[in-house]
Amino acid sequence: MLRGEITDAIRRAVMKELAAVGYGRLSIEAVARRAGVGKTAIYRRWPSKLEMVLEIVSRVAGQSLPLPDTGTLRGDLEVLLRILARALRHPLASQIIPDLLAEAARNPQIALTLQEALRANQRDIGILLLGRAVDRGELPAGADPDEAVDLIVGPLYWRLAVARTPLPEAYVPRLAAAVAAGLGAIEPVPSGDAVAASAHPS
Amino acid sequence: MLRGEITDAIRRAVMKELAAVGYGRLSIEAVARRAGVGKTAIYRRWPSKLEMVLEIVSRVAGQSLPLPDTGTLRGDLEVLLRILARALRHPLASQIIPDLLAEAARNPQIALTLQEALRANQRDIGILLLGRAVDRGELPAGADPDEAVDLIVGPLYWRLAVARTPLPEAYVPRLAAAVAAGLGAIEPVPSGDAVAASAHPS
DNA sequence: GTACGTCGGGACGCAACCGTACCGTCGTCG
DNA sequence: CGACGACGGTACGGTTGCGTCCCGACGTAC
Repeated sequence: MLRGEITDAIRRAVMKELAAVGYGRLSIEAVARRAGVGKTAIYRRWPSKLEMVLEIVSRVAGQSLPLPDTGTLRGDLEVLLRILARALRHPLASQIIPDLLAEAARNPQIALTLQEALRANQRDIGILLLGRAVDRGELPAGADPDEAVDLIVGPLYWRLAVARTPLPEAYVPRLAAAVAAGLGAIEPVPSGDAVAASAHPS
Repeated sequence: MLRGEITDAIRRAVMKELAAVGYGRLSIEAVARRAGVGKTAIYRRWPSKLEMVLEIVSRVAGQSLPLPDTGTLRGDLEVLLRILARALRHPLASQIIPDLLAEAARNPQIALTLQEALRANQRDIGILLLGRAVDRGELPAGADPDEAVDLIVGPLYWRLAVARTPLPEAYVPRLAAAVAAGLGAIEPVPSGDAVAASAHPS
């Protein structure tokens, strides 16, 4: 019978350690030290550093977020971007997410897990958001959902996770307006080539 | 008299090693091994791993790219995005850039260097591009250049460096059109708050 | 109240790197 | 053509982390 409090302490320590030194330098000893725990307690729960991180991260990232219908594309975008901004400003998340994404370029296991936990989720939200806008007549049908997601998530991710520039007061509403305009200008895909091509992400 | 061929071999080895294992795991021994060189040759040139990487990376990233004036905002965007896409598809760059950006969140030295080498450059290009469009009457004046850069670079960076989804044939032109529309919808900053706030990036 | 299993802690041998020092070799400047 | 210096290679002691094992101490379920 593993004690849950210990498991939680380890989980917290892994997150902090991930933020502090990154996946590449993460060591079991450091996690145990930070959690105030013997290495034994960790090896009793996970067979390796990789599986430990994957389990812990996907548990945190896996939770799907409900997206309320505000009645307009721009309103929906603003809500979504605000949620994203809050997540990306979290000090732990803003360190861990870029680190794991960079590591995912090297490690197929990590790539797959993040794919399932994060991007699949986002893609669903993107499709939902686009579908609503099309139903309302705000957008023409036929746009590639992947391209739409790029347009929606890209700027804010760049701002917060890459450039790391602070957000001015009215940034999110302005961005929502600009993104809405951009979405309106996406031309429909010729036949189905983009969808077919992007159905097999590497 | 240090031999230049040796220096070049080390530089190449550092780039490959950075791509393969990332900055966190980069070891001098591995670089020397890959370059077919003694550790001495490396320590003779740089005092530490950090300074070595900074010098090598900023030398590569520091070169500014000329941006031809195509006569239209959309045309300028398409050229710029195409250049960006080519850079981000380079196998070494696509591994090294996200890795160093993630590391920059932890290491102020790296953050500063990347800031100077990459983002300052981009910001200048963004200002240039916006200025031209305003002169042509394609865009209203008063938009925050930082927000514009987010909108321009974000989607493509997300697509190529984060999601790592392959680009369909006509993606770049479509994205250029959407971004142009988005730029047109950016509302001018009230007074100067966003500029003032973003003048002190962390 | 007893027996079992997890707990923290410590020790193990092994491997990788660190940064430095010292070789004998070889290219190059003067 | 001689001397200087950078070269690759090797070895050094020290540190860190690996994954495993064993210990005595709790604490909990029965």
